[in-house]
Amino acid sequence: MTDRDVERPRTATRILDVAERLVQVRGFNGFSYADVATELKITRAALHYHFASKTELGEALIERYSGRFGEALDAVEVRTEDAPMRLRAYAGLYLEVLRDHRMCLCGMMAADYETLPSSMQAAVLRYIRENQLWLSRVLSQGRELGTLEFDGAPSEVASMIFGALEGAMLIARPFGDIAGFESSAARLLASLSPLSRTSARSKN
Amino acid sequence: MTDRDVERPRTATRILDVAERLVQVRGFNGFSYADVATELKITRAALHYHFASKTELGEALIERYSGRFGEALDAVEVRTEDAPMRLRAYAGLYLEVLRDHRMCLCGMMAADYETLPSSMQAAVLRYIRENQLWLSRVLSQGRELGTLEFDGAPSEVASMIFGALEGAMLIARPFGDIAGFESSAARLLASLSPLSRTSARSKN
DNA sequence: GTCTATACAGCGATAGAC
DNA sequence: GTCTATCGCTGTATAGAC
Repeated sequence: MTDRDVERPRTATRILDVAERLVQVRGFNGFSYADVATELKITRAALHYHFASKTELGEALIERYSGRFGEALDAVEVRTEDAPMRLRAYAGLYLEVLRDHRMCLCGMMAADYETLPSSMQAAVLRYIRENQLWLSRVLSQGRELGTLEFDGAPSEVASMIFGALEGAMLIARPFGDIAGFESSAARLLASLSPLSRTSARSKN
Repeated sequence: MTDRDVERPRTATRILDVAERLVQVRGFNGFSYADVATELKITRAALHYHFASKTELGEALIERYSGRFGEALDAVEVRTEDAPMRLRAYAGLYLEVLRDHRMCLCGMMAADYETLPSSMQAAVLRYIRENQLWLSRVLSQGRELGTLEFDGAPSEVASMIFGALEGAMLIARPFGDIAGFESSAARLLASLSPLSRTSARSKN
C-alpha cells in the first residue's frame, strides 16, 4: 500500500518507522543511531548496514514520508467531494499526527533546516512545495465552483494555510492541546467559506 | 534598555548574543559550546564560567528573549493607536527576526521541546502563553471598539494568530521567502478586519 | 575572568568475524 | 544481516594555574 514499489527488507522498514517517530518527536539532531538500535534491539553496526549514514537515513525518511503524504492526498480527493471537505480532510491528516504526539516530519526538519545536508534540505523544500501545490489546486477549484471565497492568488492562500497548520501543530504539541489545534484549523478554514462573510455578527 | 535590571558581565551578554542567534538558526541541539567559544575567541572553559551548563545557558536565553519581547510589546502599545495597527506591528516583530534569517527563539525551542530539560520547557510554555495573552487583550479591545471583527473567544483567535505566524516563519525561512511571510501575515490579519467581509468579491 | 589540560560519555562510522 | 570491537571525533563539564 504505502511504499508499494520500494523493495525494502523488513528491518529497514522497522528502522524507518522508529527513526521517523524519533525525528517527529525530537528532531533530526535530537536522536542517534543508538536510540534507534536500542529500541529495535539490534546494534548500531546493523543499522549502518541498512543506512550507511545518517544522511542516507534522513533522505529515506523524507522520501517515504512525502510518498505517503502524497498517497494520503490522493485518497482525500477520492473520498471527498468538494473543496471545503478536502481542506477539512487535509487538516485532519495533521490532527492524526498531532494526536500521536508528533510534529509533521518536514515541519520538524524545516526547523532543523540549517543543520541538514543539502540533499535533505532540497527534499524538505520539495515536500513543502508539493503540499502548497495540492492546496493551490483545491483552492482554485473551490473558488471556481463557488464553494470557497478568497482574494488573491490561490498559491498565496495555500502558503498561508500550510504555514498556519504547521505552526498550529508546533505550538499545540508542547501543551498537548489537541482542541487548540482543532480550533485554529477550523477557524482558518472558516475564513475561506463563502458564508463566513455574513455570519459573524454575534458580539460588538 | 533591554536587560535593564540584570547585572551581567559584558562577556556574558556577548555569549547570550551569539548563542541566541545559533539557537534561532540551528536549534538548541544544533549548536555547541565550541561554536560559541570559537566565535567569541575564548575557550569553552571560559564559557562554563559564565554559564555552568548548557541548561543554564538555555534558561538565560529564554528569560532574556521573553523579557525583550515583553518590552517590544509594551513599545508597540505606546506607539500604536488601535488594534489593527498593533497586530500589524506584532507581525512586524516577527518579520524583523525572519529578515535576520532566524526563527523565533521559542518557536525553535517548541520544535526541540521534547529534548529540553524541564526548566526550559516550562519557560517556553510561559513565553507562548504571554504572547497569546497579549494578543487576546489586543483582540478583545479591538472587538469592543469595532476595529476588529471575529467570532468566538479572543484567546482562540490569539492562539490561531500566534501559531500561524510561527508557522509562516518556519516555512518561509528555508526559502528565504520574506514576501511569502508578509503575504501570509497580511492575509491573516485581514480576516479580522470589519471590512473584510464585504470586500472580497473579485473573482468567482 | 580566562586559560590549559583533561575527564568521560556519546556520537557517526568502519573492519572483519560469523 | 547481524555481531563485536574499535576508531576518531565531538560533546559537555571540571580542576586548577594564572
